[in-house]
Amino acid sequence: MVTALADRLAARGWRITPQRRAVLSALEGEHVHLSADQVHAAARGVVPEVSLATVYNTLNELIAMGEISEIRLADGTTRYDPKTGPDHHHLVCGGCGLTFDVAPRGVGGLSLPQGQRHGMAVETVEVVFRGRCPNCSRRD
Amino acid sequence: MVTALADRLAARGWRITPQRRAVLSALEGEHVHLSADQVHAAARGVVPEVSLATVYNTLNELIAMGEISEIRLADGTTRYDPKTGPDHHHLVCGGCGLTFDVAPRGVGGLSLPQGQRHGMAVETVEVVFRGRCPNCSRRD
DNA sequence: GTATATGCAAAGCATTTGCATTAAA
DNA sequence: TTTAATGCAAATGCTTTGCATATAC
Repeated sequence: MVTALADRLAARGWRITPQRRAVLSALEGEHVHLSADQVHAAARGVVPEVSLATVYNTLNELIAMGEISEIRLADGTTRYDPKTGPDHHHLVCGGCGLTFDVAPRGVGGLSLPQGQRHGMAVETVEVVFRGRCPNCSRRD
Repeated sequence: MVTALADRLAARGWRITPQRRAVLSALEGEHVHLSADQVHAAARGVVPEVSLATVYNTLNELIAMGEISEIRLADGTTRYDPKTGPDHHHLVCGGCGLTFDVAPRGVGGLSLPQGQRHGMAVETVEVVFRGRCPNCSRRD
């Protein structure tokens, strides 16, 4: 899988380095959304000398290329999300930031009336459900 | 209006200081969502010696009390939102961060099937529409 | 009078950047 | 060979904190 994505990126002019491959594998290996630090830790498992700076650079390039997306949590940190696409929704724990992808019902019925668009062209809609995960509920 | 809110907070044990009153007036006087710096600037118009630290402290207390809410933008900065309530949605410009409150149609129909809740108790739903404001579109 | 809020300046964090070095193509 | 990617460390920007002083109650 990493290979397929790497090839796709190479076709777009990317130089494939061990570091980038490590970052890609970190993103594909996990199911939850990862912080930059977590991506760094995972990438180090493959290529011990990857620097955090390279991880950030790579993540930002992937975002710019539309291959991953970022979610800003309420605590100010960022999570990076391997999946991509126009309609992509989340369930976030307000306690620990744990984040899941979800496919809610009724999204298709959402719309913003012209009168409320303030002259803006609406490009995407994101729905965020917030709550507390079992772990954090227990700690309340 | 500031008085009413101030009274409400006083009833909850808040000490009403000129600085806090200034922060409250800054939040109520504007229609758009403000950054901490913008709140600071506005508050200074009333009480010139308010410090940024006090503005942050006050904003965080207001958040904890549920009187305002915060929105983290894609660029990592935070906007503070005077209005409050369970169903509170936004329209955000991806170019400059300009943010509006909106009341979309179809929100009532949104739901997260049990199977996708990962054991979490869902407390709130937020819908974010993203696009580009007329100014930023012009710059593309 | 007493507990709390303030301002200042310093500390913290996550993220970005400059630059010399290294390596992919 | 040439251009781009890397690592390091320093810089950045927003936000928080410690502490002595001032002030609301």
